[in-house]
Amino acid sequence: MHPYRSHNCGELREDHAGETVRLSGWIQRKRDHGNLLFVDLRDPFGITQCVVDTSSPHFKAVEGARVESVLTVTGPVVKRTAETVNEAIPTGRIEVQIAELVVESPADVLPLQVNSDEDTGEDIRLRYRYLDLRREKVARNIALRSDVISSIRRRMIDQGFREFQTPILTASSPEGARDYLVPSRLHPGKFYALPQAPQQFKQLLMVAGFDKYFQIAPCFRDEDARADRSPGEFYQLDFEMAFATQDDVFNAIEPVIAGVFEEFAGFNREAPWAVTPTPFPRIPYAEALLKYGSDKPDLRNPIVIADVPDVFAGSDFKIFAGLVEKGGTVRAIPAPGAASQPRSWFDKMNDWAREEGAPGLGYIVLEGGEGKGPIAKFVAGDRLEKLKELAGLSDGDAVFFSAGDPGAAADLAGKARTRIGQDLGLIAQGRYDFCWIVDYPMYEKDKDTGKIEFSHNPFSMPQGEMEALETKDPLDILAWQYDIVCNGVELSSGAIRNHRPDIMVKAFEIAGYDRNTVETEFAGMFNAFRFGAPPHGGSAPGIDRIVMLLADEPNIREVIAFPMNQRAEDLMMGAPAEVDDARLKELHLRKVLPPKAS
RNA sequence: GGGGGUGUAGCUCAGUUGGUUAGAGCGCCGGCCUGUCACGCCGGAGGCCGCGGGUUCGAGUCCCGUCACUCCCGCCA
Repeated sequence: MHPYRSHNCGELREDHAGETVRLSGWIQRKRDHGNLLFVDLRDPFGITQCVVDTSSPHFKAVEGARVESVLTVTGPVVKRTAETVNEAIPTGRIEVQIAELVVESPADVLPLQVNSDEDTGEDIRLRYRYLDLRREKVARNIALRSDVISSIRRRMIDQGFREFQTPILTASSPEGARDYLVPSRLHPGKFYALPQAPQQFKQLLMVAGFDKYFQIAPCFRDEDARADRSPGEFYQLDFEMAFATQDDVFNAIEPVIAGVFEEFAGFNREAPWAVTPTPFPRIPYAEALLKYGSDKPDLRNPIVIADVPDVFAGSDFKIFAGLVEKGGTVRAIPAPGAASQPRSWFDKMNDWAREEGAPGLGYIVLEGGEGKGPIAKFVAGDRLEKLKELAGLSDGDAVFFSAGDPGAAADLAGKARTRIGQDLGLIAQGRYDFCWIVDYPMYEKDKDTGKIEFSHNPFSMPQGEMEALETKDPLDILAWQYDIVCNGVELSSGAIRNHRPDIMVKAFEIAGYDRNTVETEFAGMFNAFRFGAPPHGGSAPGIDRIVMLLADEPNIREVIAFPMNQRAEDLMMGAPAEVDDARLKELHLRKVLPPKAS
């Protein structure tokens, strides 16, 4: 017989009765009756009850083993009597009588309880992650992650993509986030950087002639954490396609994303989950800002914002009328059915808006065919009719207003839309609502300096290419750039790339960089494009976020096996750590400055 | 870098307007128990109330500072 197991802890049934089996696993729980002792033995496949009494020479050893000790037990499978069957577990009709026992590894007193769903402090969970990972919920999430990645690989390969590896030790990129730097031993004073994304390499693979690339790519960025953003490192489904239009990219990746969500939606849940059918809706960036107040709209929220400056232009509501006259606008955020809310609810919304830094959030309640509320008297007759039409309001609804310059008005309106949707319970459950946000502006004006700069990715192809750059107002130029958004979560950003050196120089010139900057800072790619580059494009959906959505977890640490804490420390391994002077010297580095001095 | 929340037993938490010996559940140790499955019953150990300072006759509780964890803003092409 195998030294550790003939079966796993989840597979024994009544038909096995009479067989002698060997199981190995962890003690999930013990029930000690003094002269009779039950052990629930757990492995990743299930739990089997093992039993021993004082007639056995192993009784004392089992009694002395604490929960989470690892045992190998050997003995006959015995049918349980009718009264002692446990229908709650698949192995509940049998038990294993312990005839032989090996305590493979005794467990000390635990710093956290494995057999309980009880919340435990984040630092303890991370310090003892290997114990935390034994708990059912996290274990399921990590297994899901593995399954999702396998599924993605299979689907990408089926779509004709090939997986490639790109360097981890590479060069610093002057754009974007802070780099992690690695000192070079052979080159004093020089540093490698860890890639923020394999962006340049994948484009170079296109130049090299590989038609469709993908990689489950580790990416490194030295930026602060958020609940949905792990510090330091994360994974992307990085992919790129040659001779591809934006539609080609969408058509290639939509079935992969939709397929993965259809395959794993409903994980851990009873109710079926709906996934947006392909093709996903495509919403221009400008329209998203207007209707949802955000470029990552949660489409489960039915509220649609309306632009209603004319309702207030020239009205007696001087604050809004004045703003509109000065080029500002007013956005109406419908609150369906909110007329029945008490006055205090509207006051609460107003307080919330003040906390967000807005002067307030005006509102009108529609009741009995007329408008009510503090500012209703300014919006009567034709103005009210116009408002109802534009914002799609009917009796019993309320409507809030966000006023100011278009950017600020849209931003507050978007936050109010989310807040109202949540407060009124309007966010649909059990759905993954996908959309593409397309037609991003190529440039934007810096709020403080007024300078023209790249609004997102400087390497995307402007729509209209060279002609647009030469003839249009930079702020009117759109880029072939797109994001996938699901339930208000940005999953990826991508673009059709700018593969033409002349257009690249011109694009950077508009943002205030001279030719020399482009040639030296992006030398690898710029040079490559001089030798025959195919038009190409791609995207890079975030793996961690996909798994987060599928596992319905609000925190990204719940879907990463060994995550760092918020301050980018690995409490289990003790990273980052100081190194001794000898190792610094080898790297041509002197002792670090004390924190105060730097 | 800034703001909010939290910090009491190994773990999760309670602790009244400041009041005498700081509690509970789980876990741990000991005892009893041969059909439990969150087994039950009895007993016990275990606390710098994050740390430092202050107010007070008296501080887990109030004030100031500081540290840790966490959420958010900045940041994340």
